[in-house]
Amino acid sequence: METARDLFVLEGYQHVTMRQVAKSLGYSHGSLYYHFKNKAELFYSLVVKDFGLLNETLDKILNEDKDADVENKLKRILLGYIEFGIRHPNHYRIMFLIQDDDLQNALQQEPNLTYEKLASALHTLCGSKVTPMIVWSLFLSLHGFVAHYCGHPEQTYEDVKGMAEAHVSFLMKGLH
Amino acid sequence: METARDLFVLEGYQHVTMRQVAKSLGYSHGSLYYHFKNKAELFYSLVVKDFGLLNETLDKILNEDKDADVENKLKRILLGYIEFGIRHPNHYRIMFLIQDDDLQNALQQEPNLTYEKLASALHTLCGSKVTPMIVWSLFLSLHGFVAHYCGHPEQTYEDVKGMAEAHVSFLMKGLH
DNA sequence: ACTCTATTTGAACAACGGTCAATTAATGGA
DNA sequence: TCCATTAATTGACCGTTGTTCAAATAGAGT
Repeated sequence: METARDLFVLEGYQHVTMRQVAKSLGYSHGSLYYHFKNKAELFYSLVVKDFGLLNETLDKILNEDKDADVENKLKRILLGYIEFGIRHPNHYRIMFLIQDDDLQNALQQEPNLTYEKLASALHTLCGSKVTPMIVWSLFLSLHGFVAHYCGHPEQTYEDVKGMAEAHVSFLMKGLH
Repeated sequence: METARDLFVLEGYQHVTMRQVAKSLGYSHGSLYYHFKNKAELFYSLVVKDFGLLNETLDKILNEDKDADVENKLKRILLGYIEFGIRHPNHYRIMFLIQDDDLQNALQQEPNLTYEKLASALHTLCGSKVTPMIVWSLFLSLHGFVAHYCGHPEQTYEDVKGMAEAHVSFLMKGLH
């Protein structure tokens, strides 16, 4: 899985072949199918594991500085989501963007869980001031930012950080 | 191209094979390569052509009722973008979502032109009240909505119309 | 009829994901 | 140590894909 991840992070789901992974390991490509049902399941298991980092990040922000400025925390939550997506474009693509039947079957409801995590964070921070509809809009707007820059992975998070902050500021204006 | 479009609208870029298109036409698959450099170029030319509909829609909204309520027009522009994307998910995917080297080469700057169209419409309506950064955020937020529902094409525009209106309302709150 | 170009054909290629019978390695008990 | 059972690996094989290309055919103009 580590070998697969290295290739995957570098080249993306579509470009990495099972034969490549096997060759990097010094194994035959047939052996991979003894451990994983298919290509989708191999990379899916990677992505789910690594998405734990996003959950951790969101939790960390929520739990530190219990009485800190809510606005600031909210901003960091939203920016945290964007940063994770842009720093792991191939992971994000598998989770939310790639259209593939095997992948859809493997993913099941993992994307939903990620959304629920973000939604509950927003609810914790803002209480009932934000309706479910607004949370959904907020998520889709963050998603749009990440989805776009996932298609331009030559731009690092540092490159787009300013834009991300402006985007988040824009979105937060819709919360009042 | 019409034959290709019918298949393409129904099944999407990845699922339509050159052999399928040729068979539907009663031709051999090799002949397609006399007219189009590759698969990407064939479907790209389709999509660019059909995207003209979006431009027309935006122009139509801009030009009718010269003195109508700006807020209302703006709302219809943003909704128009969403509606086009959701009614033509496969077109939208090719233009903005699919990751494919041949496709990227074929697309060149067509996606940019679509964005410019929307941006200039917003600028015409709102003047200098909206900064380029806000226009960009607005676009990315619309994009997020469309991108998400492009992954769930079983939902028609009618199904998500209410959500789209709520999303647009949310975004417009960020303009004041 | 002949020539030149436009078009079509289908075999061939390389690469892919995936399958599977055969083989080899590892394990644990007698 | 031997053996039986399981775990793991192999590589040939399949069907499908996008793409190429020499050869065949069709069409148009002279």
